[in-house]
Amino acid sequence: MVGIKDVARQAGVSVGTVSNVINRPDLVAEETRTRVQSVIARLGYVRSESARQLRAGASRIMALLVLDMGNPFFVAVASGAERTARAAGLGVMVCNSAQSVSEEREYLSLFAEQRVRGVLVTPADPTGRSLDGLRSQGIPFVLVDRVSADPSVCSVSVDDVAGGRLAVQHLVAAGHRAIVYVGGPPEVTQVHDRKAGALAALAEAGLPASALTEISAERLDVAAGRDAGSRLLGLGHRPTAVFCANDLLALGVLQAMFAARISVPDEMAIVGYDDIEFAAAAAVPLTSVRQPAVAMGRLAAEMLLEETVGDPADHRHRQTVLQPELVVRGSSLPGR
Amino acid sequence: MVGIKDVARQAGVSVGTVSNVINRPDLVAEETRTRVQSVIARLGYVRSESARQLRAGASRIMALLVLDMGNPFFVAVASGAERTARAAGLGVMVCNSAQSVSEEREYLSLFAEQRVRGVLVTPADPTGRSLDGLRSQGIPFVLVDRVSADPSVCSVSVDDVAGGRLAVQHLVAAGHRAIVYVGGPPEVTQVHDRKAGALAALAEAGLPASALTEISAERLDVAAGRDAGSRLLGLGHRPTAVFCANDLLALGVLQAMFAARISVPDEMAIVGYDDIEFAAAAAVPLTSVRQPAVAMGRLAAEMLLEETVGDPADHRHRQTVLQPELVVRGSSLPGR
DNA sequence: CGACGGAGGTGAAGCGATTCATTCACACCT
DNA sequence: AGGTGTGAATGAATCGCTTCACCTCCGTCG
Repeated sequence: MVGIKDVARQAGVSVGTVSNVINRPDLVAEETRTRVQSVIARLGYVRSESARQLRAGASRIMALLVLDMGNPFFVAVASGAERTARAAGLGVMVCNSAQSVSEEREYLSLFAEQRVRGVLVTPADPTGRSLDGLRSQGIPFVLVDRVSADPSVCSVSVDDVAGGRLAVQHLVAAGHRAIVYVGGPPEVTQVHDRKAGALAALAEAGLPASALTEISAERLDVAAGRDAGSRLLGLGHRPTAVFCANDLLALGVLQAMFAARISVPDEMAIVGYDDIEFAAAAAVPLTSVRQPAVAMGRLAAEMLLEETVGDPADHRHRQTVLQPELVVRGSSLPGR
Repeated sequence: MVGIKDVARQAGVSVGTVSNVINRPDLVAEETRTRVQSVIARLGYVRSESARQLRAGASRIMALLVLDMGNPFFVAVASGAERTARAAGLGVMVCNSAQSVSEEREYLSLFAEQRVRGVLVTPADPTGRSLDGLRSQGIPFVLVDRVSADPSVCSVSVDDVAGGRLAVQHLVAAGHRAIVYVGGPPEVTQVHDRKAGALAALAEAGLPASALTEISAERLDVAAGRDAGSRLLGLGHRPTAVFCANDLLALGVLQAMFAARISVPDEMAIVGYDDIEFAAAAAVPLTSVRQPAVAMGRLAAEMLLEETVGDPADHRHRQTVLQPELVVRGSSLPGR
């Protein structure tokens, strides 16, 4: 494997000069520079990041740890973060905790060993204890799609209460009075907040909280949604509308309705959450609460870059909360 | 930042001993070992991968470069590869070339600088020239979902000709005689091979090649499929069946049919390719050619591990070709 | 009693880059 | 002529770890 010394020898200069050619080319005389560069090309020299990093103390990689790569929402977050990081010259390592606290721990300690420049993370561990390792190593991190109680922790999230409210306001305005909320594991903040928003919307409309029934799905994926859909049909008093904690669940519910030959939206309106690409692509296009996923990834990465690249002194920790937006489509528009 | 020397000092041993405690604990006396371990815990020491790696010469990371993270097919490949690599103690860096040759180049040179242990890649560059960098650095790689003409290049792929044949055999058996193939950019091997399979099926059934019309989509995503769907409806002689080069296109076509109030499958049968999760979840569940995506990721990672971890001498380069499988669902089953 | 061996530890050499104080050559000024 | 300033290049120190040759005890055996 060819190293900087080989290049120096071949070019008849010192290693310091080769390093300068690579990192501060303006310090090197034109003639020497081109000579060295041609030797680099000829030998196919590739500098070793590990050596560089050892001296520098920190790597040029930003880590992104998401809850579920099977959810296109997180894929969108990742793409926003990635574009931003790469524009700043950092590589991105995308990892998937699959909602498992132990996977999360493993990844975070891997990141610490790698001395990554910073971490974007949607924590699986509700206690937030997993992040202590990063803290004690002095590795900056930004929470994505989650707010911390601690004001010294940066975060970018979307107002889930507002989102839940938007969804149910829409259903109430369309005349629905018996609505089901398909939620998930209650320790997931999002699931909780979206329901709170739904209840708030009912209250504001002067409707009783009993107008909303909750069905809790095992996980937040399509299969669980299908299951919730059939449970929903078994309810004594069949509702006329469903609001789902995410689009994967909503797609599952939609499929269950189709299997039971229940017309959507005429007999059952459905509203999802996230507005993933497949929501619009469903054969009954799904009304959904759009989260600015790409923007969230971008903002989080920008925040991290600010803390990590710029002068840490002039970085103010902050919590950014974005607003969701209702996208109305066929699944909640009767009479079309 | 606390280093191995701090630990050594605090524990009253030499750095060599601390290193042994971490890497070969059986060489250290019980008492010393526990003492060192407790100091490590107390100081919150985290070893530096870059230093370790600098000595070792290679990192403990496997890279995976896919064509499109927005396609759940690749997400599945990634999850298979990841599980395998992590079981072997390697971290995985998943990156997305987004079909761009220049992005691909950038990532590959990033990998080379990182001295990653190996690379799994679905190349975007049809010339295969992008991989020369890895070759000259001696970084092993395995092609995923692609076969190389060069027998010294490992690969894991699925027989796309067989897949195309399965799809069209199925449609022909159901009586379809006017079939549209929705393909994509012709330089994509998969698109080409699947069509070749389709034509082979027609020939075997004694039907003329003219029974298959091709519509070429700009890209391989849902929006392009929607577009292809409406173009399809504008054809003079309307076909009775569509075979799409992937499920994203098929979902788009399905949506176009729905918008035009054309019944699927009665007026138009649809067959997709990949069998992504959203295929089964579509309101008209999609018949699709299933690719063993997770297995492909797993096999590719195993192949790479064999070359990279074991003795390279007893590694035989090989090309594994898996067989696809037809999954019949509602979108091609009339009379239900 | 001295040689031997094994267990437990030590400490210095290196991995491949970056960086910085230093040296060198040369032109310019007084 | 001597001093000075400048642009260019040098080479040694350093980052944090692993590894390996070597050292020290101490019990055992011939």
